[in-house]
Amino acid sequence: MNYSRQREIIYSTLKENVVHPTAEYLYSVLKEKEPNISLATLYRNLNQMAEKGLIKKIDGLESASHYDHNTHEHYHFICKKCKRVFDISSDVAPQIVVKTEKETGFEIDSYDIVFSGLCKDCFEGIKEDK
Amino acid sequence: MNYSRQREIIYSTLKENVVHPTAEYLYSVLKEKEPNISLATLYRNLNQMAEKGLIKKIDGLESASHYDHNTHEHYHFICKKCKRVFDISSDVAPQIVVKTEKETGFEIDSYDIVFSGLCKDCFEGIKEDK
DNA sequence: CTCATAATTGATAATCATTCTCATTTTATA
DNA sequence: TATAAAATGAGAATGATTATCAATTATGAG
Repeated sequence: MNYSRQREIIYSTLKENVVHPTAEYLYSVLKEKEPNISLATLYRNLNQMAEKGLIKKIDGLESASHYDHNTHEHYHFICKKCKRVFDISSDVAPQIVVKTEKETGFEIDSYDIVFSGLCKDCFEGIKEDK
Repeated sequence: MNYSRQREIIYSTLKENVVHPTAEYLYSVLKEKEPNISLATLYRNLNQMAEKGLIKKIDGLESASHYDHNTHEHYHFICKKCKRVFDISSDVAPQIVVKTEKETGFEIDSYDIVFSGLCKDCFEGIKEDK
């Protein structure tokens, strides 16, 4: 993997943003720093970095994938109402992997947990913006 | 929800198939029993039935969604090599929900766990067909 | 430093899965 | 049985992502 300015900017933008952006949202932010960047370049680099384990691709949230610079063991919660994505940490989860591997004989190299429901704000009726 | 022959056939076809088909695959099977069925009808009904809880839509496996007639608590494993989807049952999983709800104050109404890796056959080098 | 090769880019076309539209048909019910 | 609501089939439209390809940029050997 050779150096590229675009990749650097994509990675740093993803890091600076606390959220879990979709490619589309990320693109709109990137355009400000790098007006000529192509959407294809963005997707290419997100896929590359996800493959190398530099970032994480989150599927199953919405029709579009979200991307996460946090590669530590954690999961996600999407609020059905405000559509915000929250990080969830769990120390129970790793047990599932060990147990499942033992029971099935499968080699699990990754897994993901996606929760959905209402976040605290929406649950309490305190509506916030998306 | 009114009765429709097409919905009945979609549901029974999904039940008869042990696998976790994509809409595309299901469509190819359906065509034999109901040659004039429209792809739109299939998607419409799959979504409807998933909403009613009659079936389950599985995302995060591949780019296309898979559908499952098994609505009992269980999870899925997709083999990176043969792409087959396996059921995984876990009694550890429910704990995660309780714990997460307590810690976050969120109202979790659904969650999904997707494992990926190599199934036993592929892991052992016994290559089988997709 | 300079060339050759490989990697990367931007622009845009193409693809894939899914949803939408709408005129027609079917179902439920008063 | 008439009527309203629900469902259908066909195909157009959409949204997200990937593929193509010529031009640009990075890298490494000499």
